[in-house]
Amino acid sequence: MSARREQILDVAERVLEDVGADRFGIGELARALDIKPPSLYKHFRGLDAIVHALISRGFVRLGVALEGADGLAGFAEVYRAQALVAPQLYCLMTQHPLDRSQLEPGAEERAMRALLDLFGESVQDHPRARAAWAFAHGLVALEIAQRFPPGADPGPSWAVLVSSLAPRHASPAG
Amino acid sequence: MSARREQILDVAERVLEDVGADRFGIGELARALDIKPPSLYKHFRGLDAIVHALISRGFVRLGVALEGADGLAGFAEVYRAQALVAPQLYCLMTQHPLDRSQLEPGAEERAMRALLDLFGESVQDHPRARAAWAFAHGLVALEIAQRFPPGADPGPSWAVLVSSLAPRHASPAG
DNA sequence: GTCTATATTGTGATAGAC
DNA sequence: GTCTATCACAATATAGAC
Repeated sequence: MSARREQILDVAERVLEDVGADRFGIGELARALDIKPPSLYKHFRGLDAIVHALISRGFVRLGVALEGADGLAGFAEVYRAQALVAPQLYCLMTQHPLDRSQLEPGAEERAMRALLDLFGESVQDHPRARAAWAFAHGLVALEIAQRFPPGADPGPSWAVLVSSLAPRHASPAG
Repeated sequence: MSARREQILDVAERVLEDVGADRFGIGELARALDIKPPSLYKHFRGLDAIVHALISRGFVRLGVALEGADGLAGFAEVYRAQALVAPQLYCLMTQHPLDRSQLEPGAEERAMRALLDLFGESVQDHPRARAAWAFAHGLVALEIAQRFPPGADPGPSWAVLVSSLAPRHASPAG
């Protein structure tokens, strides 16, 4: 990937957070880069390609961050922090069905792998990992969508996640 | 509210589910109603008004359903069922910050009240109710966005919600 | 790698006749 | 309550010069 492409994606992510997902587009991005819209097509096939490049970067970044998390409390803290660093990108990553053919190969897998590793991947099915993921996702999603009262601290609800999902008896991993 | 308005909203909800939130618009709705786009402006001020009328109906419907729910398992079952009856509407209701000035007065409150009632509203703050809501929201949101493997049954993850959030000692309500 | 010029399409919305 | 006609934009994208 060329340096210019990376540079464009850096600006694109900032623009995405500034204007929101529905106003994000070729025009807004070109303006922020101080170039004309057609110039972008020399670097990306189109808007979809730019969006999916952003999503891919988001998954890799999340995966790397989760790889450094320790335990359930660490997972909660890292997941929330990562989501809130770039909430609009997080929404792009999670709100719609993914067109995986346009993603960087392995990007989504890296995040999912890190997630499953935190909860023990040896089981055939992953209901507990999925539940923890959904719990965390719900908390950030509602926070980003501003569904908790203006002054309310989401901290206690995250504490509920940690305490309620903590293993109560040492349960065999496999 | 006129009968025609209700009729239009019924069709609008069906169209919304058929074409998705981003393709839903005045044109699509008019086509489904077999009238011309300008005719819609005799019934609603514009697209925003239609969307917010749909959201208001969704909140009332969810509130009514939750009022009939019993216990944590009932909450889980009713919440999921309601969300999946109209997933696109559910996304509209939850994904973006709400412009409450355009909602039917009391609509959102009815759903929130029913939710809090299920978890005991007497406490000053509501971290447990919020946590349960977020958990359920995360599960449906990921299911709607197709983030669980194609054949995977979300049921076990819902069971994790019910069992993990169930009060373990009879905890005083206040 | 950037530009100008243009094509194409789509959108919500208004005025005013019937 | 519906129509025709029209507006006002805004969007992605392409061709081809520099």
